[in-house]
Order: sequence, then structure tokens, then C-alpha cells
Amino acid sequence: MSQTGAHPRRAPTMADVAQLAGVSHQTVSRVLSNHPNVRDTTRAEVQRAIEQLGYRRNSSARALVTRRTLTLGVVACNPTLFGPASTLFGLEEAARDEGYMVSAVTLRRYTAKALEEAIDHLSDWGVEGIVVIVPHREAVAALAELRLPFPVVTVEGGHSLPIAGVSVDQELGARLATSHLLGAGHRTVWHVAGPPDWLEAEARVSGWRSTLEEAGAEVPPPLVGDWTPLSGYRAGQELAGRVAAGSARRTSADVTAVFVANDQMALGLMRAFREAGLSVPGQVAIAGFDDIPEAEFFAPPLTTVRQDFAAVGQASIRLLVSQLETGATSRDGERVVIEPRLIVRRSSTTS
Amino acid sequence: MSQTGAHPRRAPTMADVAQLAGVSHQTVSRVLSNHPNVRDTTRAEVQRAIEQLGYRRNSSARALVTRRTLTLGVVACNPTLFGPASTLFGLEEAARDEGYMVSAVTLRRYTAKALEEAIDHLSDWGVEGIVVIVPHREAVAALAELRLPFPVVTVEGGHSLPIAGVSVDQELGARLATSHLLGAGHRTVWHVAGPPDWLEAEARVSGWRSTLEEAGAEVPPPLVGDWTPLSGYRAGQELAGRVAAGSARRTSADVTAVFVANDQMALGLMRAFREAGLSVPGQVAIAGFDDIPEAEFFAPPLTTVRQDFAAVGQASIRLLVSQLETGATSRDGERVVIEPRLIVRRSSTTS
DNA sequence: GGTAGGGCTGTGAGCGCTAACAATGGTCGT
DNA sequence: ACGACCATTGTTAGCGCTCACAGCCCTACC
Repeated sequence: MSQTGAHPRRAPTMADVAQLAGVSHQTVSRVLSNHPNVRDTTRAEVQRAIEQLGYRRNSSARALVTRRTLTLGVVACNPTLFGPASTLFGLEEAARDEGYMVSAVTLRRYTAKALEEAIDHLSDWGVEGIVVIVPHREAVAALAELRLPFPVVTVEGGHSLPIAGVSVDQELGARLATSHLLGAGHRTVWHVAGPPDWLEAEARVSGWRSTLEEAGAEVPPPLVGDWTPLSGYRAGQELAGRVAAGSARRTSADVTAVFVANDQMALGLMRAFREAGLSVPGQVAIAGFDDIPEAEFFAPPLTTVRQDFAAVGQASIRLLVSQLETGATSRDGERVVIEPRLIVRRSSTTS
Repeated sequence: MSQTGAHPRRAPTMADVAQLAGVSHQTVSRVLSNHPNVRDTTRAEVQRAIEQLGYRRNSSARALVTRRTLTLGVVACNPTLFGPASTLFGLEEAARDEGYMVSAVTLRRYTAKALEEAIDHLSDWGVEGIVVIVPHREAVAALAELRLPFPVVTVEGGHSLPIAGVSVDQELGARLATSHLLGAGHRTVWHVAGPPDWLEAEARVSGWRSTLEEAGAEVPPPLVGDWTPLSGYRAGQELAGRVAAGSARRTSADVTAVFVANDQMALGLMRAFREAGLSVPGQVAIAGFDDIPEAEFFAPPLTTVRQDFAAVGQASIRLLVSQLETGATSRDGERVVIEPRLIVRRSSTTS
């Protein structure tokens, strides 16, 4: 509307604004960066010119000279799952508040190669640092090898690396769930674990196992799933068989309580039990992990361990930004641990 | 390891590579952009120098001169939900394949102001175009006002705007579900709708209504939820009351079938029915929408309408990139419609 | 009244890269 | 043997911005 040039409408530059406002480009720059030493009338004039032209600072030029792209990268996998998605969300919001932009790259699978490519892609775009959501053993190892020229923060990357990281205390979560079930009078608690190469799965197994051991309870062999409802369903079918078998003669390893490593598998498990004619919590008590929004409305509502994913996202950005500002390229292993919380619902209560 | 300078290790520049390889910086540039007219031996030499120095092209400098940031923006809301998350995922992957980076901004709520801020934020970082996931009436209207200096593609933004867009045929989905239920012998089908200001909710209502009208069935007043399981639960409680009342004397508006506007609400609905002692599908048949991964494992498994979110993401990127390449800043209303598919499961089958 | 100092503004250089053109040397045709 | 032509390489000029510094003018102080 304002500018009807014959030229293909090149975006206005700082010089254009300067000319229109009758000042030098440097003064425009000062106005834009809120430098105090600009007369109010001048500032107003410049502002007016900026608005009139619809001027926007060219971020590339700015980045070139300041050597700051104000962009952070994120590498994530399975971003359609509730956990990663929530983390990503919290992370992006926190980054925006800190004045950074975030670019995400999502992986289909956690191979060292895919991870490296993702990081490469981010580097190409000049990110100043990255958050890697790598709850996966191989990926963490690969990351350790990389020695990147910018700060890295891991999420759920375990504590073995000299890299800053944020994680939820998975082991504590597992202990909470397991001891809750034991406390309800069950002789022991069975476990459906996540894939063995996932650190979170491992930590949950270990929390479950040690709780049983400390309580002097028998430790039944954990079943293994892959986080999907289907795998939980299969595990449920197997466990249902054992319940039936066990009911002939009672042993200390009867299946009366199951701690499932995530809510989706718990859902599958409950379907299998339902189909086998087993009542939950009547014959078998169940606890899950994550507290997805649906969990409260399962049949029956699922006892589970809530993780504050948004807090994880925020903490990881804080960690990353602090590294950026102190200029430390690799802070050896500063870690933030977030405590999960047990949410008790009907799937585990006998009343 | 290679470079042990006293200086704080400035990232190597093209000139550094050129010097090491004994060529001009322009030759390095040529190698990097795969220009054909470079002698093989020279190319190899340069490659070696690049690797030795760990050189990476400075994206800001490149963007400055080429006027291409190769970055696309995405604005989304509720990215923890399965639908938006999947769309985002598909979108990012497609963008990466096309050589673009994507930066996402997530909104807590769909206000015109939040949307504008998000787009502002993206503009500041120099995106070349944006995808806006705006299944929300007010947001769409606000977007139409904006007149942005770069291409925009909407997702689920309705067909009223002269803006390119991708959407799933929500109305068709609703028709599929509704006529499936009618086909199973129900006199009519009740509906639990999404929030009225959501275009998707509206389209589903309209598909449901017209299917009933065409079949000559009574159109009961739709209940309204907010996509959450809780709101579905409340709607379920209300409907359960009607079933009980209706059982006294049969009318043509008996609640024997319900089409719920998304799977999460359907889950809540089923819980309410369960608590009211109603059997699904025995007394009431239910169909949902979305086909979230959990739906297959609900009690009973949920009949629903599957949307191919990944395809939506891909299509939106294709549309955006094509606008970018043809140079059209606003292609008036090129649209891609993706057909949903009915997935029949136990919640709606009488057998 | 001279000089010091501070508020405000302009000038020049250069960030690292690509595009356009210039220069070089060799091959080929006649 | 000479010019045309091509492949290969170098040179130069910015892209739009910020930083460092240089100027100007006005107030304040001795």
C-alpha cells in the first residue's frame, strides 16, 4: 500500500529507514537496540520511519557480525509420544522466554548415524547449542564420542557422561510405584519393562528390583515390551496365563500386582487381563508410569508415576543458556534431577 | 587437537581453508557448492583442508548474501496432543528432505495476539515462510488480516481464506462414522462435539448432522466438550442419565449410539458409561475420531476415524516450498484435502 | 574565557560469504 | 601459426548489520 515501486519490492534496509528519518544508519541501529544515548525526538522519528516502512532487522546480517545466531537445536525421537512432546513444548517456551529460537530435528530411530546426521543438520544452520533427548544407550555413547564445538545438554541421558544433563529420577519413580504395590499387601510385584537399550527402562527395572530385594520379596523375571500398547497387551496375555496357572497352587510369585514401565503398555496389559476375565484391581493390581492425560480415564483409572516434562524442558534450556553465557563449552556433568510423583488411582487400590 | 593456537579458537573461515589448500576462497566456495568446473585434484585438496580444519560454512554469511535462510516456521497449539504432534513431526521431516530447517513456536492459547506474537518471533529470525496449524476460528480470521511478506500455509484452517492450506476432510470423517452407526441399525446417533470455535469441531458436527438428515433420522442436540477426556466423561454422565430415562418408554431419540468428536473424549465417555453400568457396545455403540495409538486398546477397542497426520505435514511443506520456488507470495487458496478412513473396532459392533 | 566532559550523532571498517567478471593457460580448427 | 573457445582459477564488490572511534555542540567548572 505504501510502497508502489517498479522494483520487485526489496525488503527495506536500515539505510532506508535512516534516510527516511533523516539520520544515519547507526542511529537506527541504536534505536533498535535500545541504546540510551539517543534523543527522544530522534528515537520517535526513527520509530515512525520503521513503522512506515515495515522495517525488520535482517537477522542474518546481525548474526554475521555479532556471531550469535540466538538459535538452539533440539534432537528428539518419538515426538508423537506424550513425554517427548511435552518436553519439547516446555523447552521451546523456555527458550523463547530467554530470547532464543529453537529448531528441532526428529529422529525415526536412535542410531548413532541418525543422531550424527541430525546434529550435523543443526550445525549447518548455526545453532549455538543443542539439547539432545536421548534416553537410549547407543545414542548416548555416540554423543560422547562426538566432541562438538558447542554446548550440549542431554535429557534422560543417564549420569555416566561428562555432559550436562537433566533427567527425572526414574529409579525413584519405580520405587514409589513398587513399594506402593507392596504396601497394599502384595507378596511381590511383577514388571513389564521397556526396551532394554533405553536408559529409562533400565532405571525403572533397577528401582523396581531393589525395592523388592530390600523388602525381601521374590524378584520375578521382568517381561519386556517396547512402550507400545500392543507389547503391553502381549505381556498381559503371558501374565494372564500365569495367573490362571498360579491359582491352582499359591506361590510367593503369584501375579497379583504388576508395575508396568509406561502407561501405554499398562493400557495394553489391562486389555489382555480384561479379555482373560481377570479383574483389575480385584485380582491384579496395576501401576504405570508417565501419567498421560488418558490414564485417569482408563478402565479402571490407572495408578501411575507422574513426570513433570515441562520442568525437564525448562531445566534443560536453563542449563544450556547458562553454559552459553559463561562461555563454557563443556561443563563436566552439571546435572539436574527432577523428582517424579506417585499418582494413586483405582487400578492399584483394593477398597 | 589439530589447532593449538593461543587465540580462543575462532571457527575456521573459508579463507583459512583456502590458504591451507593453496587456492582462493572462491574455489573453496565452488567445491562446497558442487560447482562442476573444479579440477578433481583441486577438489580433493580442498576437501582435505576442510576436513583437517573441521570447517563449516557460516550459515549467516551465506544467508546474508543469498537472501535465503532456508528456514521455515511453524506455529502450533497443543503440541502435546497426538494430532498436532504427528503433524509437526511429518512436517519437520518433509522440510528436512527439502533442505529446509524448521523452527516451531507453540502457543498456549489461540488468541489473535498470541498468534501475532508467534509470527513476529518467527519473522525476526528470518523464516522464508510459515505453516500455521490453526484449527480455530478466531486465529484464522486474525491470520487473514495480517498480510505477511512471506508465504503462509494453513493446516485445518478451513476453506474460507484466500490462503493455501491443507486439511483432512473432517466432514467426510464425520459422515463415515455416523453412517456406520446408522448402518448398524441405530435409529439415530448422538454427538459429543468439540469446542464450537474450532473449525474441526464444526465440520464434524456438520457432517454428522447432514448424514442424519439425509437418512431421515432425528437430530438430537449435540453435547459440547473441549477435547479432554474429562469433558467426555461429563458428557457421558449426562448421556447416561438419558439412557436410563429413555429406557422407560422407547423414543426415536434413545441414546443407543454416540459419535464423539475425538478419541480422548470418547475415552471419558466410556468411563462414564461404565460407571453408570452401561455396556459398550451392548447398550450404546460409540465411535471416536483421530485413531490415537491407544484407541485400539480401550475397553472396548474404539471404532474411530483415522487421520493421516504425517501426510498433512508433508503436504503443507510441499505447498509452502512450491510457493517459495515459484515466488508467489500469496497463491490464492490452493488447497489439499486428505481423506480420512473409518477404522471399525468393537465399540460399535453388535456381534 | 578557556578547557574538560558528557550527550548525541556520524563515519569507516569489516563480519564470511557468493555472484559477476577478469585472467590464465591449454586445446582445437583452419 | 593464430585466434576462438573452454576449463579452471583469481579478483573485486557488496549483502545489511554492529563495533570502534571520531566529531559536534552544549554545559560546567575553575
